Parts: sequence; structure tokens; C-alpha cells
Amino acid sequence: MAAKTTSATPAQRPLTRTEKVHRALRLAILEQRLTPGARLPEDMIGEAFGSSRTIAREALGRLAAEGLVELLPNRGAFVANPTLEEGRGIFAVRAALERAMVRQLAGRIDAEVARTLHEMIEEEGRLAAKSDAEAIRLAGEFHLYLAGLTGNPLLERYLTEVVSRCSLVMAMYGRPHSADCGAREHREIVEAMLAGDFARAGDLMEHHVEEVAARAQLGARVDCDVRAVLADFAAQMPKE
Amino acid sequence: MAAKTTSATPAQRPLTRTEKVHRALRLAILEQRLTPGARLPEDMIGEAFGSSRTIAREALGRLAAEGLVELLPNRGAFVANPTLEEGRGIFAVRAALERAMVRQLAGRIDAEVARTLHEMIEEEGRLAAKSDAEAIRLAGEFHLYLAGLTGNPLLERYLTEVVSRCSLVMAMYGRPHSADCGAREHREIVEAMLAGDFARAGDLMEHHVEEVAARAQLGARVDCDVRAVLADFAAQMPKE
DNA sequence: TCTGTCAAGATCGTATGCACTATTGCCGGG
DNA sequence: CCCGGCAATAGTGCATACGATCTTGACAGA
Repeated sequence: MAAKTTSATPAQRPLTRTEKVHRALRLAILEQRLTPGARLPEDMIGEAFGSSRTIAREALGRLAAEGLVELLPNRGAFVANPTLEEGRGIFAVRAALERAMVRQLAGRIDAEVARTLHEMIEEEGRLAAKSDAEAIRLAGEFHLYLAGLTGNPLLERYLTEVVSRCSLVMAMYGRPHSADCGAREHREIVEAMLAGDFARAGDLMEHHVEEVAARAQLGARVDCDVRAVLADFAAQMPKE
Repeated sequence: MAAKTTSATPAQRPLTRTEKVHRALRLAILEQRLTPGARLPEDMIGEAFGSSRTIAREALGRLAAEGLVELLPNRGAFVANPTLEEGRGIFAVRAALERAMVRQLAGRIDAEVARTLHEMIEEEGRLAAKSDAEAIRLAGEFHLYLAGLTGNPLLERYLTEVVSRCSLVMAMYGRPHSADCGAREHREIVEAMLAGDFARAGDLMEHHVEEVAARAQLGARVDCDVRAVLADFAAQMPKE
């Protein structure tokens, strides 16, 4: 009952243009090719992809729903530029969701899935030292695979979203090589799940996510909320 | 730090048409005036609201992102028709999020907010016996108010979504008067939060949500997965 | 020099039209 | 009577056009 993988190649319909643009932009943002705060005019996007504004607009709308771009009415779209505070909030939500996920999964992992999990963990270890972007992506994959196992579409959707946004936050505020998820921690979690110890598995995962957040954000650079900065400087100014 | 209410009337810009239609449809779905599974052609919606398909299309897109409508490529939009299984999944996610929410809030509720909370709980008790739709809406309000207190935009967004969808699920599968949230349980949760007992508050809330789900879904009517039903009937048919 | 006004440009909000896809009912052949 | 193909229809996918709104830079007045 917990062995169904998430994608069984569902029809492979030829992808609407909107979706193509959506995916492309999503990737560009997650790989930091489009840096946080960057302006994304509909015209420019349409032109870049050889489509009309209609497409660009719809893609931007979806990205906004995922929290990867911010959509200001009559102003335009910008790559999401989460504050450190928001970043912490995102990690908090992620921790809550992942705890519930592994609790639900504990004791329902069959042998084949267990093998896949162990393989993924090994792969992580191997690639941890390579490119930073790759490491971030790979780390997310383990978590998303687990999400797929739950068979809970909403949980899966939310996790996809928060994992994406966590990647973004880590890329923004994280120290260079802080993205790796720690193969040892993953292993422990899988152990607990296999043992059917849902309480322990949940606690481990919750702690794991919090730990990743803590590791990454040690080197947090001050975020550029212009208003706040100005307020600070205004307060420091010589009076009168 | 936890006393900021969620909406400080942020500019009140005159609401784009898309948003108006979006809200209207949302309400119609949550009040069950548009029943699950109902077809929602863009033309019809545009005509109904005196707008063009563009508006209808965008509103439907947003509703799809919230999970209130299902969008089938080249087929059209339908009011979401969650299976009982999906309903349980939604409640599971909700339980996880609400647990995290009250844990975070515990010990950070000031006197004024506490009074507001107690007022809301009383109001619930008063209105529980009245209209069913009202009861569902009111029950959600308590939870959403708490979400606003966290100051975590993502948590707030997700909770808004799951509360909506839970309402839908309860309306579909719940017994007539099962929607009330139980003022006593709410009171206990607030007590625990005021006492700063975050572990107890979290557990109470998690249990509370699960309890609501259990109460509501006792009378669960079989969900209409056409394929499955047909398979059943096909198997029961006289052979040859 | 500073400030308020205004016009030009950029960009979004919305409407409309055409092309394409999926569904449905019809019809002829078995 | 049943089945497969075909045409009509409904409805979406996408492009384009126009009006509305916001931003920006220039300019005149204090």
C-alpha cells in the first residue's frame, strides 16, 4: 500500500506551451540563473520563448502560486526574494510536513523501496562534493521521493513547493557548501521507518530539517529590505 | 511579537476583476452552490460575470492552484470532487500544520489576543446550532485567526487552503451537524497555549483535527470513482 | 537648489478572434 | 443488433489589440 511510485508516466501528453515556459522559468529560478528580485516583464518572457504574453502571464501566475515569483498588481513580476524571516517560516512548515510524512510512512516501506532509498542516499554521498546546485537538487530528491510514497497528493504538492523554496532560500542565505542533507541523518531516518518506529522517525526528520536550516543559515547575510534598512539609518542619523 | 493581526487593511486597492470572479467562485464552491464535479466552462463563467473568458480562465487557474477546481487539459474545469481518500489526506496535512502552528504560538499569546480568542470560542458555541454552512465557516475562522498570529505567510496560505478544502470535504462526506469544532476542545488548546505548554498544545490540536475528521467522516458516503464502481458492477454481472 | 507637476514610456489588465483538440451523435457495414 | 468511422459541436490554447495604470525623467516655479 506504500509501494506505489509517484509517476507511472501518466499519458505523456505533449505539454502545453504554458507548461514548458513554466518549467523553464522554474528551473532558471531554482538554479539561480534568475537571481532573486529580478524583474520579469511579460513581454520579455514571451519574446524569449517565442510566445505571446498570454503564455508568459499564465506561467508567471503559476509560479506566483508556488511562491517562486512575486506578482505586484500593475507593477509586474519579480523573482521571489524571501527575507530571512520568511525563509525560517518556510523551513518551519517543511519540518512540520516532513515529520507527518515519515510518521505516516513508518512501517510501510517494503524491501524494494528500502533498497531504492539506500541507493539514493549513497548517490548523495558520492555527489555531495561536486557542484553546489546539483547537491541542492539531489538533496531535495530524497525528500520528494518519500513524499511520493505517501500517496497523498496534497502532501506531495506542498512538499514539492517547500523543497523548491527551501532551495532558493539556502542558495540566498546559505554558506557555500551547506546544502548537503547529511547522508547519515537520512540513513537514521530510513532505519527508524523500517523499524516501524513512527515517533522516532518523525522526531528525527523534524530535527533533521531544523538542523539543515540551522547549518545553512549560520552565515546568513542581512537581507535587503529597503524600508527596514532605511529605518535603521534614519534612526542612526544625528538628531535634528 | 505574536500580537500582530493578519490584515491591517493593506492599501485596499480596488480589486481586479479577476480577483472578484475568483472570490465569487470560491464562495460558491465552499457554500456548495456549485456542487463537486460540476462543469465550469470558461464561456459560461465569463458570461455570468459580464467579463471575458480571459478573466474566467485566470480565476479558474487560481482556484485550481488552491485545489478547489480540477483543470483537465483541453477538457475544461470542474469543481473539485475529492475522493474520501484524498479527503483524509487533506485532513492529515491540516493536522500536521496546525500542530506546528500552536506549538509555535504557545507562550506568545498576549492578554488582548487571548480575550479575542475566548470571544470567538463563545461565538462558536452560540452559532453552532444554526445554519450548517455558517457553522463550517465559523469553525474555520478560529483556526485561520491563529494562523494569522504566527506571522508566517506560508503557513497562513497553506492553512487557508486546507481549511477551505476540509470544509468542502466535510460538506461532501460529513454527517449533517458534524462540522462544529467543539468549543471545549478549542478552549483546552487556548489554555495550553496560554500556559506556554507547547507540547501539550500541539498534541491537543493534532488530536482535535483528527477528531473532527473522524466525527465528520463516520457517515462517509461511498465516493463516486466511476471507474471503480463500474469495475464492481461489471464483476457482479451475470457471466456470459 | 529643492519641490511639485506633467508628459512620455513601460508594462499590465482585459477583450476578442482564430485554430486546434476532444467529445458526441449519426450512419453505414457487418 | 452491434461496431467502427466520420462529421458536427463544444470548449479550450494561444495570439493580438487596446485601454488603464504605474514609473520615470524633465521642467517650471519657489
